[in-house]
Amino acid sequence: MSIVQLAQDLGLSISTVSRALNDYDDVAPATKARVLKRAREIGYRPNPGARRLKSGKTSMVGVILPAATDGVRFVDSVASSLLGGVELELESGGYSLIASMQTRNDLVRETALYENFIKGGWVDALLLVRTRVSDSRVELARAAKLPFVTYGRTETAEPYAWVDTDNEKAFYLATLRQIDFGHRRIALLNGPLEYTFARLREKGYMRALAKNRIQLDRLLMLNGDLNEVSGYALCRSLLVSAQPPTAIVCATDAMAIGAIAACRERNIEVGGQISITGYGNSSASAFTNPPLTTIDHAVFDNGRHIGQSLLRLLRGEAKPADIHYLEPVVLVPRKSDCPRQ
Amino acid sequence: MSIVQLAQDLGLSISTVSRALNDYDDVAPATKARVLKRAREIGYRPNPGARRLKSGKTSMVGVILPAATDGVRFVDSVASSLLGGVELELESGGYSLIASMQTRNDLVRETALYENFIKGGWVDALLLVRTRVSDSRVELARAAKLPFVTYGRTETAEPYAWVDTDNEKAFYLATLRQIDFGHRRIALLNGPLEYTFARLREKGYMRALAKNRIQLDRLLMLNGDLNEVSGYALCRSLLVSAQPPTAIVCATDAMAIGAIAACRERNIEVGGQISITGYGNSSASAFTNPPLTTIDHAVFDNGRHIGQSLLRLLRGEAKPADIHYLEPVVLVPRKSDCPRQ
DNA sequence: TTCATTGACAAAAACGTTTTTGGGCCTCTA
DNA sequence: TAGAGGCCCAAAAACGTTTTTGTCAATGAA
Repeated sequence: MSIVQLAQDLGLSISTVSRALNDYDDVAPATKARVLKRAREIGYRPNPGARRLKSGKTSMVGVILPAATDGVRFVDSVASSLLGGVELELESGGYSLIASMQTRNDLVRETALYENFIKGGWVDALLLVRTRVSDSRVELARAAKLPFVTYGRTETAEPYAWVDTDNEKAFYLATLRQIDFGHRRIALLNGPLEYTFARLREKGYMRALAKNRIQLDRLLMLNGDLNEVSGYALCRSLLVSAQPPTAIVCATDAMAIGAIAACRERNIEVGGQISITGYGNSSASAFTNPPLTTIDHAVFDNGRHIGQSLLRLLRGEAKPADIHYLEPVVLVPRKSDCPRQ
Repeated sequence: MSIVQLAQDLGLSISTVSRALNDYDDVAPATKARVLKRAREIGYRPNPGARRLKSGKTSMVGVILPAATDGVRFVDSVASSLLGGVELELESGGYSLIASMQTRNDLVRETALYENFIKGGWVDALLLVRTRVSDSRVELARAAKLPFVTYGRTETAEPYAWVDTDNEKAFYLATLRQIDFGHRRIALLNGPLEYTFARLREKGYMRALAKNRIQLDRLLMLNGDLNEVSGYALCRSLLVSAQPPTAIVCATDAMAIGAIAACRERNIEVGGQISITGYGNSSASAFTNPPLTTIDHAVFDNGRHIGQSLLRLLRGEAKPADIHYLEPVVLVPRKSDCPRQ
């Protein structure tokens, strides 16, 4: 079922068929149509290996899904929506997204994995997710001259293409809302500070406090995993401390769910005696008790922006420096936060 | 950085280098070692396109992640753990897992997607997830003579390789526990019956009832999406019905969380007035109010079994008919279910 | 001694495309 | 009518491997 047979079948040369298929403009429109039609009929598909060998292009964009801290779950619902959006756009541009996964979390293995992926010639472009403040993957991709887009920002000398949600704004808004509610002791349950998003959230939190001349209390700024267990543990430690907070803003809905459980355990009424907010507007967040005030950000749209950006980069329509997109966030008020008692 | 340069560098022929790299036994051990060493030093990586073109092997296993019913989220936490396990095993066998995604859910698009994936020669084997009772993907893979393993069973004439969790047992156990608690009107909030897992769960539910000579009430068997919204809506409809159930077994933890919210809304105490169970032992399930009684199944281990099975198939060490693995389940008792009042 | 066997390597032919180069034919202009 | 310039198409050379076939020396048996 090769191009040779198709050419013979059509009574044309191989090269003409190839060029018809690839939409070159020195083949007659009629011939082009005839080739396309026959190719469809005969069920011809160009051999990806051969195409790739000759042209050096794989027509694939790669992403490596990071291992979660528990070593098992590495795709969360955020990644799902995001990749859906990316795929949707790439598909329309003739590319497809392939995801590989990282099974371990240490930097040595990560570097080896990316080296292999990047230098192995598997993909034409890269999507880098869960960026760190200092992220070696960026240099790796740059060194290989592989176009890439990051989801989340990083610190690096050269300009690079990024798409991000407005993490800082999100936590500025959430914190401000607590301040407006009269809270002064507001805790931040954040992710590990090596990740840029955690830094930005911290920044938003601090900006809201500073704007209202509230003294920063480092004891109220805690970092941990982004899951329920961690949220529970951190909240618990806050509640038993000498001066517990009256409000807690959490880095994820999962953390908030854990925090709510910790409060319930101590008979502290969430949305009454204590104020708690999440982030992400997960499907569960509307069904917690009480329903969770959270931040909605359009992950799917972010994915679409990433896909479009990758396409522009691949087509040479844009330089990395041109691609910066900050997705707005919106606070979703529900019942888990409340005025200070 | 091709094999030609490596050969020149070593003063050997291309073929000898190639065969040394591929561990043929007609190249002297000393030469083999020398080639391997130099290849590493020089950072040589065989061009995947060329290798693929010549050998016809891609050394990749593919999986297509299904679109969720909402059209956006197509990877849930189950998929995450599962694929992690698969990847871990495949990696050790020199294969890698690539995931593509389905952005739309209709059968026509799905078939086109799989056709392209299967006949396009992208992968050496396939993992089929979220199997339906009647599943065209199986025939597609078989027709293309592509080795495949399904996660979940299906109805088909020929034997095929499958790995599954014991869905029937899970719901037999959950239902039996409610019966032992004295419940007689037990509802089943299930997924769409086109999926095999939903059929099997129904079967387990019905078996438990039959064993205890409890009359089946079709009005108590509801089907919907596997998320919170659906669980909420279905539970609500049950609560306002003429004869509400006293216990509800749910197909997922997310559905159970929705169901709990529906009960709370009507001031029905879950784990007191009404009994609710979930499935999946999700990270949130221990932190709901009350903590959710649920079914734990080792998804990651399932993934590892799948990976091993794929490897055996690819190496010709086993036939599809030899590969059947049913992962046991265990009930995790918490506080959301209770004796009948 | 002679001739087959074996061990270690080399030569060369693919694999199925893309792309460069080139050539024939027709039309148009001078 | 001759030459120029478009338009279509064909020939052929890659791309970097794998694999079949072949070569040559050393070894073994008869």
